[in-house]
Amino acid sequence: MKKQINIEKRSGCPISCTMDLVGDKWSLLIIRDMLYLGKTTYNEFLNSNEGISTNILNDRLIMLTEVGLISFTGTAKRKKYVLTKMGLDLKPVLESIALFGMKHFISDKRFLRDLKKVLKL
Amino acid sequence: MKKQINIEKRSGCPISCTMDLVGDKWSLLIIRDMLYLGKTTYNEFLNSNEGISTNILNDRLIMLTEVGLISFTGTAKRKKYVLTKMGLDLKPVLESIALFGMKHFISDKRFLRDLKKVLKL
DNA sequence: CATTAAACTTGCAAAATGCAAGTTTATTAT
DNA sequence: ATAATAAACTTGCATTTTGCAAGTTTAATG
Repeated sequence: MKKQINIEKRSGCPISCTMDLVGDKWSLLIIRDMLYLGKTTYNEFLNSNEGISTNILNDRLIMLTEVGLISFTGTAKRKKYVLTKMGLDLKPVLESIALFGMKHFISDKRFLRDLKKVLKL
Repeated sequence: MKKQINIEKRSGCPISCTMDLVGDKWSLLIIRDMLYLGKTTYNEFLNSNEGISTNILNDRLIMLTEVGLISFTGTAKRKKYVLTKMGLDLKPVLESIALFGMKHFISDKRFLRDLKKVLKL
């Protein structure tokens, strides 16, 4: 049975449209893992610190593929996911979010410096 | 009866922490309305194109206030909401999201140009 | 051919959301 | 001063989404 993925736009606002795609608690974290941590496989995503559950991860990978933010190569059971051009365009979004988070949630200066290297900021 | 607002962090990642605050379908739209459309009151937020419902709007206004992204002045039934310094720091996030959305969802060039003026981009 | 493990799938309880209706308090009109 | 209006919530309930635990399927490995 196919999953019914509903990606209805609430309005024509570009911010609203973008949030309709990635405005949930998990999508941008998967994209973060691809962009900054070089992750490509289901199990790598599954083992993030935040602990996404298997069904949600599966749903998100399907949805992100359907909307064109990611794509995959490899056969059924050895899928490798990569960001599409459109997905890569989210990099400035992730970056600004990371900067906001670093300013307001990270107090440890040394950790912050190391983090900037990882995030290439 | 007080609302119990749970703002638990899933990890120490600055992106994850930020998404724990505004990683839902409505929060950033409220902040967009304050930032770009000059809205300040409950009813102004309620009348957005996206059609937020009253209970969700109320929850979000409480939550955003509790986490320090917005604050309000005026008495009980004439509240005026404004962004805090922390809330204003979300401007680059909204801007990058808007740019992404304009690139991928808006085809009308004329509309796009007008939009950039409104968003001051 | 059997074992292992990666990549899903399913079922069910808990939480978040959407919708319709009601309540309370402040402003405006009479 | 009183009544009418409207802004700012609040409540109840059906629907949807999420989280967790377990099971299934298919590809690689021995």
